[in-house]
Amino acid sequence: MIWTTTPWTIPANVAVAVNPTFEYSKVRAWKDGQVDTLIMASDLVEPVLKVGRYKDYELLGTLSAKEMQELKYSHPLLDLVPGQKDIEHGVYAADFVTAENTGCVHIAPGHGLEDYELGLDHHLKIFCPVGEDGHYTAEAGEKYVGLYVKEADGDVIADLEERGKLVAQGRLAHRYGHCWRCKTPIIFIATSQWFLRISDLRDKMLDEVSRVTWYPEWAGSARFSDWIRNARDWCISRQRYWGIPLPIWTCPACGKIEVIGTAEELEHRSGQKLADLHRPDVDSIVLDCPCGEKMKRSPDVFDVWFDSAVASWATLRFPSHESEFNDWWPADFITEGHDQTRGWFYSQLGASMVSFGRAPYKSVLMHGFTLDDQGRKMSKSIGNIVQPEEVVAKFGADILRAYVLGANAPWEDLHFSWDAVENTGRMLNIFWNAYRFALPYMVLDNFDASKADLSQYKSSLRPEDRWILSRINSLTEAVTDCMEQYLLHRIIRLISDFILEDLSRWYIQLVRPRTWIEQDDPDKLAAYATLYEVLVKLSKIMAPFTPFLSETIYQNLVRGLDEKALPSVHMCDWPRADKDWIDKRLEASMLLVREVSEAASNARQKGGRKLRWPVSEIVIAPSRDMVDLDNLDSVLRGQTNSKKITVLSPGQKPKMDLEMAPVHKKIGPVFKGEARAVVEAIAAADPFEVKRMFDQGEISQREAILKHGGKEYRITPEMVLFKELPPENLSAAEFSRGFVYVDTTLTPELEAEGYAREIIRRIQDMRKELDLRVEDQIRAVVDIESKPILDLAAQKKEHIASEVRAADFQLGLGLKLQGKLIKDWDIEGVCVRIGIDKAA
RNA sequence: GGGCCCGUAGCUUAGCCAGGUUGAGCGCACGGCUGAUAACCGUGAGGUCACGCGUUCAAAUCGCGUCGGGCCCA
Repeated sequence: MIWTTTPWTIPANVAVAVNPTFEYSKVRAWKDGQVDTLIMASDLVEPVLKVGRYKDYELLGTLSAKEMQELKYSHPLLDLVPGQKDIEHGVYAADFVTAENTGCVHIAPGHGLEDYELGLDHHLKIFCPVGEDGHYTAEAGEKYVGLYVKEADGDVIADLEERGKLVAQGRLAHRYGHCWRCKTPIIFIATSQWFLRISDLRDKMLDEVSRVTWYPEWAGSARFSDWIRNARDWCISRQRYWGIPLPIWTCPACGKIEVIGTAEELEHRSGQKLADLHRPDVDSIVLDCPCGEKMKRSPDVFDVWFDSAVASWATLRFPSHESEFNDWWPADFITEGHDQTRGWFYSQLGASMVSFGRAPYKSVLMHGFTLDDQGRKMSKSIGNIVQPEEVVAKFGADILRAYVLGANAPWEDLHFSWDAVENTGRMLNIFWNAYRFALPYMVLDNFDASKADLSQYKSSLRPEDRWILSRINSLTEAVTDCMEQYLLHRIIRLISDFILEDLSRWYIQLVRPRTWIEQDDPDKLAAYATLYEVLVKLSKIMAPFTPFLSETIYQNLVRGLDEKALPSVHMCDWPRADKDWIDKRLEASMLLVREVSEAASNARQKGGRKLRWPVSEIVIAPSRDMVDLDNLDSVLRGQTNSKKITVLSPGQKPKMDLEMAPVHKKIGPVFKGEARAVVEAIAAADPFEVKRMFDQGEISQREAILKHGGKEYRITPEMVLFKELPPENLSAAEFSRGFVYVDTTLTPELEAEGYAREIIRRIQDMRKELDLRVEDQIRAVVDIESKPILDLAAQKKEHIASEVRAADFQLGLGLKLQGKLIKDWDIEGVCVRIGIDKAA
């Protein structure tokens, strides 16, 4: 008993396969007055008979797989298929037979690879009564000839039933190959084809694969090697019209085969001039066979994979040109998607092994696919396709490129996310702003090539300048390292971290005040030169990832200053890390300063003191290790807006407030009726004084004497609980090495500065609103309705006027406001009215 | 059915090769800064590292199995 999902192949059945390890049973079974004798795998008797709707059965005996192989049978449609008459039908062992269905598999070597190979092993007839058009041939008999096979299933089933050979039929869903283009089902038929005997090269190919560097490693060692181990001979012929014609001529009389190597050879051999080597011209060329007959070309064309297989040397014009081949082949690097394991990676290797006995590439990066944000394949029917052009139109090519390279490891599938693209855009926009930041100042100061040379400012560099120069060179080193390992995603992250953390959020904030210095001060020029050096190096590092952005910056910063510079950033050498600038200790110190600065912001927030208001002191209290600010004190003072930084020794703390609470459980039993009074005495006492008394006594008799309500009480240490609290003026926050305390005590001087900054900030905002240029002078009137606040602000009048570039500046109470723009502001609950105008 | 890869916060992900406190961005809530301004910063909430079993003093990480997704093969 056999089972199949393709009844149309039954006319081509020549054998049955059984598993050599199974036991088979012969049974007699009954249904509706019908009695059948059936053979199937013993383990499957019950389910099979149930499907066949048999009511009952008896076991007639068992057969081993070996005994099964001695059986012969006659074809169920013998009377309909004349081609079957000469075939002897037998049973054969095959490992691929599983304990499913009946455990006996229908074998048609003309309609499937496994069946074909079994047929070859046992010298079975490769019977294929189906033509290339998918219709039965005359060999299938008068009943079937001309029928399209996929429409013949019903006829075959009916014919089996008519002859009492059908046990059961039904419908089930299963996977079946279809043409990806026209969607018609694939018909398997045995045909004559041309093959490259690649299977002989398997071991040598595996050797070569292990010599290639794969990214990731498993792409070669696991996936590709596994594919090669199972590689079959390569069928290189296709029955198509378009394509490269096979240059094979055969003689129908004597069977001689001739393969032509070049167009010249073919012209010489055929005696014809050839205009076109493609079909149909080439089909008409016949060659003289030594046997006297005419040789004809095999009508096939090459498998297109054969074209791509020779790409590595075809692009070098080998074999007609040898020198380029000798210089460049094999390729250093190729990259393709993971579907190309069986495609390009393989076809190139195969062709190259046959031609040169070695792999045509030294390294291969196998990349992933772009899927939708849920990890599903993009497809028209789901409607989740994102076109690259759409991303380019919305965000630009650089953003798309940087996103794709940075989103995940190259060999992993990318889950496309619009949000993530936007985020990449935001990062690059910050870089763009960082680049643009210094430009107006540089233009104002006539920055030119003579000022761009960093070496002349070495003595004027501040610690923060040395720090960012160290960072950009460390970055260059790290990026180069990742580049060599093809870890492209890490590079984007390194660059992104540098742009956001080091350049934008830190260095530019530090350098800002220096750009406002009016004269050609070395301090300012050193900052420009540093920034210039960083931006130029960064544009070179980023060139492979953001080619357009990098080029724009290069053209302006480099070519703009020096016409003799290389015409494009993409022609520059890859930047080398300048190790002399790298100072890891300074980098670590700056990291610490940033941590302290963040902790200080945190503490300010808790203490309700915003950054515009200066504080008198910040205290760093490390818990274990010494903290060394490494000459970065001024940076820290500036960024935390504090007057003084104090670093304590490890373990030391600022002076704390002490809180003392009574322990009733200990006081009660000792003082009994007086306990209440003792608790009051404790509440009234000074905790520092009590602690001092305890600390003075011997360990065995430590006590404190409290005077309260005209009485004295002697209490012992266990009767109170001390708790250290930062005093009200100190606000604390934790950082990695301990605590940072911010002293939020206000003094008139600090308040004056705070109000001054509040006023400056608002005038700057109004300048912006009037769209004034940085260098424009203004006239300003500031009316403050509170006398005490006015007095504070008045102390800083000159400072305010210079910061906002006011040529004419009035500050007072009850002033008449004038100017193009007048606004009312609320500063800490006080109404401040400001009027400004561009100075004449 | 087989081989290989992937699964970590609502979303996108780092860490996994070489075991030692899961780290970021987006979004959300609150606060702050600002002559880079159609930006930016801080704080907070948010995690059974798909699930199960094992190895180990210790597992997101190593091993086995299950489930879900991707590629290839049958």
